[in-house]
Amino acid sequence: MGDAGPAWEEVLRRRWGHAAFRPLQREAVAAALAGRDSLVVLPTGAGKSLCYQLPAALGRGLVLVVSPLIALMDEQVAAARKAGLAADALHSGLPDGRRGEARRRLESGRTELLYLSPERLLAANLLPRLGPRLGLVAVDEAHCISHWGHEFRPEYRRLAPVLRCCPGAARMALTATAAPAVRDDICAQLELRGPARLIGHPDRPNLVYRVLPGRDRPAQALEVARRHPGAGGLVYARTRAGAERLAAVLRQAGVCCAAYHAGLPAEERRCVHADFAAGRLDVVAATVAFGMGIDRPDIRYVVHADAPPSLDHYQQESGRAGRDGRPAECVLLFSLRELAALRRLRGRQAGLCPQRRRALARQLRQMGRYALSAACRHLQLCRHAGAAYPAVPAVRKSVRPAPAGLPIPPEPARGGCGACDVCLGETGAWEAARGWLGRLCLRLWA
DNA sequence: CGTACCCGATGTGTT
Repeated sequence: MGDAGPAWEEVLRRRWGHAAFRPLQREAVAAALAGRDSLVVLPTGAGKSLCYQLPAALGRGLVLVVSPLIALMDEQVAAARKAGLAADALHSGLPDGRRGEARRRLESGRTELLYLSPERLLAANLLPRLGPRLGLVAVDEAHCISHWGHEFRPEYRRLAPVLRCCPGAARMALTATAAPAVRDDICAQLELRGPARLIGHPDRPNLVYRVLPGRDRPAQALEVARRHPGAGGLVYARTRAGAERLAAVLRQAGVCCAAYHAGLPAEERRCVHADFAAGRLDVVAATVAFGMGIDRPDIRYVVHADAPPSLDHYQQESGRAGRDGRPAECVLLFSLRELAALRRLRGRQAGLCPQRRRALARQLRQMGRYALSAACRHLQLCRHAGAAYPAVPAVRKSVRPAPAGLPIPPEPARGGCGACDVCLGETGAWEAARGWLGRLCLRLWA
């Protein structure tokens, strides 16, 4: 509003130390300052928070951020304060003194950036009182609306009524990956009004995708780990016990590895997270509890020892590999048996309306189709995310990592991406499963 | 099965 782009760039340089905007950041800032709603989908994760922190720094009213995790809020408050912002979070983990301070700063109008959970936003009935001071409401990790809002954290799907209390505030939804269905769901749930859709291309050309028939999964995970000695890696399991088993096998084999899940004491969780972030720990074997807030750039591999319940989950979790742009590997261990088991689990799950049940079954089928398909993995993931592949012809000449011990032909086998098992001609093990029998099973089981 | 908020009930050790 009145500010020219160069003025923003000056603030970006002076307070964040960045030489220039990254793709779509400027557009997101511009939308916020113009009072326009926006949906921001930026694949790498780095640089999303700037989209709402910069408007806060430019002083066009209070910026409220809805965030799913206390740890995430604390981390962001610290980062924002480093950039000189008056930032606070209100959450249950705050020491009593701190909570009072934050409240007073908010009442006095000094706060520029405020982090809240969706639960607190609804319970505290803050929005009507903040009224015209509010310039922007940002919903960070907005895919939580679709992934968590149905059964797990229902407040994520009850935000619209409180947002209506502040029609003058712009709305911004941000996430790293969101397929068209999730994007539409986010826009509908937050009642975004003609939003600017700022959507980055989802392809990650430096990632090599592989799907292997799941047999001895801990041994297979170890095999991947051994291709990357001393490197950072993630190994995902569906259950806590599975994560523990994987961690035990990897440690036994001499891999510097720890387990992570919500059943561990808070102190140990903090410790594992910090050690992995600092590189004191190479590998974490985890449930989905180890996810948001991991920003280690040099993760060289992500192994899924069990299939996740949807391609959205797979894209989100595998996308944590190779944020530094250097080659990295994503391996999915898969079997039709586990897909059938997941389907049975859905069948037993109480309190699902038929429509939701169908949606979950469809997501399972998509996961199975990805695993069994004979199409390029990059192509499939881009198509799922609603984007063309290759984005530009140059993607075909993308970096091809050559993990030791795997036969990689000098040229892509079928002129494909050169960065997935299909295009590298490695998928002999799957020929049986993906024939008519596999397709029949997929239809019956998922 | 697995993800997290929040807050009030209950327990422990201090003056």
